[in-house]
Amino acid sequence: MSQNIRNLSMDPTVKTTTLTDLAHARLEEMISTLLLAPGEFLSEQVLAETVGLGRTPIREALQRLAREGLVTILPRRGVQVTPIDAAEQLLVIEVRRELERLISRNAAARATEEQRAAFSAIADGLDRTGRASDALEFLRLDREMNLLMLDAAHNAFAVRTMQLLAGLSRRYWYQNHRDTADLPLSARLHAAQARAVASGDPEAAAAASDALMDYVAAFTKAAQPREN
Amino acid sequence: MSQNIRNLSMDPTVKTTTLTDLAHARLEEMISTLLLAPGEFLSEQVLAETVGLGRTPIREALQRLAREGLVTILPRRGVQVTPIDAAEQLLVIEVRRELERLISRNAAARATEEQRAAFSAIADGLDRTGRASDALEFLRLDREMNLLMLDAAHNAFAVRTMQLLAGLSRRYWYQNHRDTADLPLSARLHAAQARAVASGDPEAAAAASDALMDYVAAFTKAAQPREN
DNA sequence: GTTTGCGTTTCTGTATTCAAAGACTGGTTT
DNA sequence: AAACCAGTCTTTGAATACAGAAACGCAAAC
Repeated sequence: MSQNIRNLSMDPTVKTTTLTDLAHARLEEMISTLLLAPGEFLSEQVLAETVGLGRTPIREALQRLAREGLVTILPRRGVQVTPIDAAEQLLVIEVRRELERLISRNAAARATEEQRAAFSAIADGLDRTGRASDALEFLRLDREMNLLMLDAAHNAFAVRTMQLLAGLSRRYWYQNHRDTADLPLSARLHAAQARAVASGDPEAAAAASDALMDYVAAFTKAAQPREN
Repeated sequence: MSQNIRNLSMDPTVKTTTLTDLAHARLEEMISTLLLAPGEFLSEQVLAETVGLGRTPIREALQRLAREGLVTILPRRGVQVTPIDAAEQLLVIEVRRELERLISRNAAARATEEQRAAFSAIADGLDRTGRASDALEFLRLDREMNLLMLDAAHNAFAVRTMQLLAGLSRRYWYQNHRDTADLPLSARLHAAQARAVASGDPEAAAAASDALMDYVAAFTKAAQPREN
């Protein structure tokens, strides 16, 4: 089964759980679940104590989060959880639309047979969760599909770039999905994209991606008045 | 009750010259001018001494550079200047093509009158340098046009993302431009893009961007055998 | 009552210290 | 002669120490 050994990069045993990664994961979750409120000011010291780590990993994690736009570093003054701004969010989506289309198109063109089968399975699952309005299962499948997509697209840079934008999107979704999201529609659109990728038709996959992003943009605009 | 001057400090003169920024700039230049050779192994200690700073700013700069793909951090082992890989470079261009098109289109749609005038001036300058094969002036105008484009596109996220990919592209160009680049053609294509933006026609600007990226891709492929 | 100036405090930015994980070397064993 | 083992050395990952800068508070002055 292990036919696909990682090539030249000699990392067979990279068990790299650095504390910086951990801090980053913790903080990103706290921010995107609004446990750390948008606009709130943070101090490295306090964060270090609450997370139970030293200042160094916290600081490095904050710099990564700043790159992702989740926090804003005010030089010599401190760190602020970036306020939620629907207008900015639309700019994020503007960029995501292009990258998602690229990834979707590439995945359709480059996916292996196993990956196509996996996409089909996910599409079926999404249809079920859409009819049942099973939010938890939907989120699980969404995550799985994302990973599969990034893997199938075979472009590490596109992946890295997408991940840079994912955080802000996640937080916005989390804040507004209860009131504004249309889960059945979203599930249908995701399923359509998965099927297009599975079928290996790049242009269909690109179109499906655009349709999905249209929905995301509409969702963002619909939630706009609720802004913080 | 009193004035809440909390974050009212919209200082346009924020002297944000942190040593980390300085280290990042120095190291990026050293890497993209091949002063630090691709594949070379580095140690934070040595870099700190050669640059004349402590390990902390060097370390933070290295993490940024790793994000940009210019160095690879091998956990617990050290830092390696990422070897130049033409195949990877084509993936970078794949992503850049999408982002450049977006930025070009937006700039055409959103630029102010002053910015359009500036684009026209740059286009004229580029035509001159193309005919004269003035590489230095070409580089200056290219940089100027880039900044103007990012400014006119009004999308901070697209900008940030592009900058993430710029380093690798710069290094590749630096390594190969003497032998492979066609300056007059490149200048013509840049000028065409600038004129399209200036004219305010988004689709023309997008097409011009695609044409330019076609050239960049061809350049990358042409240089491929010279790879390290 | 509002403002201004000075001392205090807290915080970031940076250097230094500490610990542990690999890499390396030299010698011994098979 | 090759392989292996132990001890040393180098290097990162992380915590802590330190210095300077910005904010805060209080009091005095207008």
